[in-house]
Amino acid sequence: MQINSIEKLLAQTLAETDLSKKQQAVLNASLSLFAQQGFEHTTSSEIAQQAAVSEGTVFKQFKTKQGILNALLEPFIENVFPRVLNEFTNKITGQQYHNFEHFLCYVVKDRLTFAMENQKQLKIFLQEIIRDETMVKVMYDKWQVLLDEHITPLFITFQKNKQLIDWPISRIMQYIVSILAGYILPRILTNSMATFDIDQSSQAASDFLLRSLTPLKD
Amino acid sequence: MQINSIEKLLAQTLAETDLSKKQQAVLNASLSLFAQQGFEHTTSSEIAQQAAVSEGTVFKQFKTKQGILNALLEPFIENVFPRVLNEFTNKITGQQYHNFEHFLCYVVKDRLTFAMENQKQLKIFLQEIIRDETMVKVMYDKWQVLLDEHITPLFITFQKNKQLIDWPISRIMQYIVSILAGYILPRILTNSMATFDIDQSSQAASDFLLRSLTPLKD
DNA sequence: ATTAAATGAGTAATTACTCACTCACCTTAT
DNA sequence: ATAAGGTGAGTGAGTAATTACTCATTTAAT
Repeated sequence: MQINSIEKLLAQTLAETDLSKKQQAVLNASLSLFAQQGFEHTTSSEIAQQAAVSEGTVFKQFKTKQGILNALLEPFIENVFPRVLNEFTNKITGQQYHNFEHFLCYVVKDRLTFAMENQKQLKIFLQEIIRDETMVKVMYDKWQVLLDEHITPLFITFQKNKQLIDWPISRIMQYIVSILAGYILPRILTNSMATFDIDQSSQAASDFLLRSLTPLKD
Repeated sequence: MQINSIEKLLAQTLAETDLSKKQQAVLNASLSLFAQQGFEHTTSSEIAQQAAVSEGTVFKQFKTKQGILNALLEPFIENVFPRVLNEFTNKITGQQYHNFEHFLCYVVKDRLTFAMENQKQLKIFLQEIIRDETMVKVMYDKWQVLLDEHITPLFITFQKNKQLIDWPISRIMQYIVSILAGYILPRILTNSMATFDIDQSSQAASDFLLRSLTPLKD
């Protein structure tokens, strides 16, 4: 019955809002239980018990079980696609010293870290997105904006500079995301994210991706 | 409210067992409903209605709702990891004319086809594996056997022949599976598997993978 | 006629959520 | 300082709705 290992997003949310101790306990307990057993298989009385709170308290703030879920997932959804990318883009387009390799290594490590720091939210997110069409649509739209407005202009300059293979941007990004997911998902499923060596993995992932995505020089 | 598009595994199961028409309808309806709404969000009365059957009939054969789920997932689990690989391995090790490129193209196309032909089972499978530790363990063990007994010896010969980069086999396979999943999962989530161009996608996937996994010749 | 399959009303259990009430703490009046 | 009054987070027994599953009975098949 350990406290949340890291779960930075939740910690941040709790710090920013001014929820009572008991309400914070409700969120904490819900996060752990939803991740462990799934949303549907977690009862309100379990949440109350785990949070050491009455069942009435569970519903005082967030009204419904779904309300608790939303409170947990909202900050995650706002942060899956790195805000950082925007900053990165701006830094880049003006100056020239950053290159695709830099960019790739940075993003890979950044997202693997994000996944590690928010395992439970990620697991709950996966459980939900697989059966909620609306959520899929929301994420897809966010993805499109990121792709069109931030990644595409950046990658086009990389391609002009012969640092990046001349493939459609969406195809390149698909591969990058696939490889990232390939490191993350198995560990989420087996609950072995704790023993994840981010430095080694992000190095390996970047190496692999660069081999394919860098144009052959001849 | 269309009939199952393809769902070959179910078709095969129905052909092999001798279930009554009504029991077959129960399986069909359950498959569609579980895939659309999720297992938990599908009620027995919905299954009965969709199958045009009384609610008692739903439980006659498979006893419980979980029983129906198992009947649907069992053939899927037995076939996610290609049986074909065994045959492929045997053909290969004796003779020499097959190479890594051959192998890769074959497997990629084969598994994309499998995913396309069994979308609904796949979606249900994903819903379940993400919250069922036992299932994860079962799949992990199957994966280990496949890796150790069939893939490793094959890949070692590819590596000896300088057709395949000298990385750990598990790492290479992780990347191959990641790329496959990257083609399949988005389409499962968006229910757009129907308009999937397997030939083009498997070609693109193989091209990408070969760029990284083939040793540099110099 | 006998067996098997199907029916659907009924049941027991679960569970998300409510609401009348408590009480610790604060503000204001005297 | 003290009493009176107010507030709102917290409580937990109770409720209404849902739903997986049963079984006595009917229907169909050979």
